[in-house]
Amino acid sequence: MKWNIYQGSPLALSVTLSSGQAFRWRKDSTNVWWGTIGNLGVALSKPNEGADAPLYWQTFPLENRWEVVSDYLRLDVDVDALYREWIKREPAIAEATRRFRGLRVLRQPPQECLFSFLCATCNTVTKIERTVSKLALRYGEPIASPNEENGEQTPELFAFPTLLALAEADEALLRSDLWGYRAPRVIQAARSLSILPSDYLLALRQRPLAEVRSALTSLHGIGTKLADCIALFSLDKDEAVPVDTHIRQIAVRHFAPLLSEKSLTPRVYAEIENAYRDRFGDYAGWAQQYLFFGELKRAETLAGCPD
DNA sequence: GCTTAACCTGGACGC
DNA sequence: GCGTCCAGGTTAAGC
Repeated sequence: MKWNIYQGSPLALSVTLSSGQAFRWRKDSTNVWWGTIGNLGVALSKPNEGADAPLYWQTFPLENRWEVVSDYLRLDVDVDALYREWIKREPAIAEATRRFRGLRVLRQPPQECLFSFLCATCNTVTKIERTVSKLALRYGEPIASPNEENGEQTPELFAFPTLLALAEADEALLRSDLWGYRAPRVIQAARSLSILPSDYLLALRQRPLAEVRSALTSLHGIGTKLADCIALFSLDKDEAVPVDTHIRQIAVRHFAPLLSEKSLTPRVYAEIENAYRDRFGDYAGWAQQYLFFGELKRAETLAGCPD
């Protein structure tokens, strides 16, 4: 495989691909990340440490599709400028921006993002990764591997399944693939979406957050939190703040202690997301991702399994 | 408007 | 080896 090299905006590749936004990226023994964007296979690698180190990249079977890769990684966003603004308004985020400089919120294909987060309710990141990968393996089309040179081994990659394939999926098989009680939700959501215009989800990128939320929560199995995840990670809603247990704990610890005793009702959810938006503005969702990933690492350290 | 229980399952943990 | 708890939530019913 012939690598291309990009050197420009800071990018924390491994942090970005393992921060709980996308669930089908895999790193091989040579530190190459393999994944898919739509029907395109993608290989990404940063042999040298550091957000400013060169990025090696290639796509397949169509080669050299940089516009797809850079769009997915949101390399147009000036993260250093964001950090300066955030720290001025909330010093508590300084450590996370230092540790994870170059972490980016991805612009994923909305369909894969939606079904991945449908799996996330009451689940662990490890299990979500396995479950979503099984879904692609069972119902997705294989992507032709790049030409192998020098004994390179490329993993088998699958495009995310079509709505039609998911709408006709077998519930019992999905249950046995770790979807559990979420299995009927996958089929039902696929059926609901398959009768809408084919660009329905993509068109939501042009709509305001409130409208996006309303559209997504009308699907069975998607509540406010999942709708915010899908809006942030695939529909350009950089201001969306998915409030989960981690994000709530961070808010309570740093800037909303009065919310510690309250149940996460819609009103409390709104109070927490507003607390983030007051501090971090139009890119509150990005700031949330830095704090969320820091919290994940903190939990791993407390559990005795650092990095 | 808020609380509660049910929904799958595997891994971690204590015994 | 076994029981218990928990994990990026949603939904529907009951108050």
